[in-house]
Amino acid sequence: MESSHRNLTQQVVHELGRKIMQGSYKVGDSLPSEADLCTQFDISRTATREAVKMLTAKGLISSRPRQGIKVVDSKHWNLFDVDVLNWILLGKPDLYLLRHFLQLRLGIEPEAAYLAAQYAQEDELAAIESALARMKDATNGQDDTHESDIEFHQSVLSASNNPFFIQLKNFITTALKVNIRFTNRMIPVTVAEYQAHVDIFELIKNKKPQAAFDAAMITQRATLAIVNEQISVLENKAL
Amino acid sequence: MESSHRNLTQQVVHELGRKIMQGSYKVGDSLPSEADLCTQFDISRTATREAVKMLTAKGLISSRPRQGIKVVDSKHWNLFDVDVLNWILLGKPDLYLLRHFLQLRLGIEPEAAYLAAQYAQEDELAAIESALARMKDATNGQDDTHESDIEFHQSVLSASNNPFFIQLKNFITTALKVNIRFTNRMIPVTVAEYQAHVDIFELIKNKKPQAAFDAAMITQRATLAIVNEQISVLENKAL
DNA sequence: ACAATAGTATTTATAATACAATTAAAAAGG
DNA sequence: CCTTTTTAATTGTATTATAAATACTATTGT
Repeated sequence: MESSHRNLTQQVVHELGRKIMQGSYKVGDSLPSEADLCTQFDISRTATREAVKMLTAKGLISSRPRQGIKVVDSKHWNLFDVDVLNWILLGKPDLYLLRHFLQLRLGIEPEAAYLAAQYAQEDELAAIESALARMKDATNGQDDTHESDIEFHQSVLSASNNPFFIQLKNFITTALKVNIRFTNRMIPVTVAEYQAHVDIFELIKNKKPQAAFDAAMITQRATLAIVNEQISVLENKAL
Repeated sequence: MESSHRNLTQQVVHELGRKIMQGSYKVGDSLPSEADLCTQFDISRTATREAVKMLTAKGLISSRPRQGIKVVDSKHWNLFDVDVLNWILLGKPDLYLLRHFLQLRLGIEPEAAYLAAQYAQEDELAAIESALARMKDATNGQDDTHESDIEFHQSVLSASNNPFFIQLKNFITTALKVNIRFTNRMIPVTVAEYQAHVDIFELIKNKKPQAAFDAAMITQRATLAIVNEQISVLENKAL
């Protein structure tokens, strides 16, 4: 158990949040009442209620007298909350979820590259370059394959100098982790992948927004096309 | 006071959340201790603590023994939370914030149009068309000018059939409301604006993803260019 | 039989109090 | 001066009591 170092409320938030995002409690379902949660977790009402309030704040549940605690419609879920994203990851992401992640990455990342090319400071460029160096090492098996990839994408978002894009680092990180689940996690970063990232960096560094946008867009449309293909194959098999 | 119909915890959440997002409490600042908040709001510790937990869940504050309650770095704020967005709106949005909103809209909305062209169902197309009808009435002064505009953009996001884009309806809505602050809110929707929306709808309906993407992108890059121009003027004046 | 009303029971909302755990800062010791 | 210990401030947790909200039930009048 790694949960013991967190306080009671946080443990319950994590446990219930995980179950909701995994579908153990479905939309519209009632969770156990406060009293039942107290006995199930063997904690006081104080801790229970605070956990319920935190999950309410993240848009997962509602809690009203006589009605009890219910999972609300998924359109209310704060899907960009770092905890919610981690709970999604703890579930069993399928190809459709991967597609949803890629579709939004396609919206965010090319534009982030565009903005980075316009607004990146020296230190932000250096951060991207440092991630690239780690990626190069990874092609030789000298560094973690996927961590450096995540670092690259995060540093581009940071370089956008836009707080909304920066907040989406959580989202992109989770998206990449889901992606890793569907590729073989042992496969090292290929030289071609590395080169694609270098190209985007060079365009950002040389302040070519539209070209950086296009480069990022082309790479990601290709990735999405592969996933769409895989889904097609899967759906045709099912017939 | 419209706060009286909400429960105590929610009132405190709203009050403190508003103050944090407006900058009354700055990053790194300490909020009053639990005990002080109890006396200030004249409520019990229960209500106070639950409010603190909700704000913690939204990433605005941290709360630790002896250290007290502090506003955490803005990179942790859940900027896509509907409450947080409303608190931003209650602040005094400036041109830079408007630019940040527009920059992300530029990432999201063209891609949403692309997806809508791929995946929209009949009823979702009908919803977009209904919003367009309201916009047309608005050009004649027969319907609310900006509500119908918001409805159009929301219905395109819904038609993307991607839960992440759908969750971003809150963000887009707030972005549009900020935009309205900077245009004259009395100006009706122009025929040209209406026509641009119709064009996008037609491309979605006729399943032309790339064309819908391009149309949305061109419109929004133009809007962003105007804001960039306004900021330039402002910054040159300041010299 | 039906509708309006009133009553009841369930569940969350709020309050008050007590004690435990954490930890920053002060005090003590070398 | 540095290290250790103590202290005190603050949040964490538990318990109990009462209030408020509301879904459900029973009653009443027509």
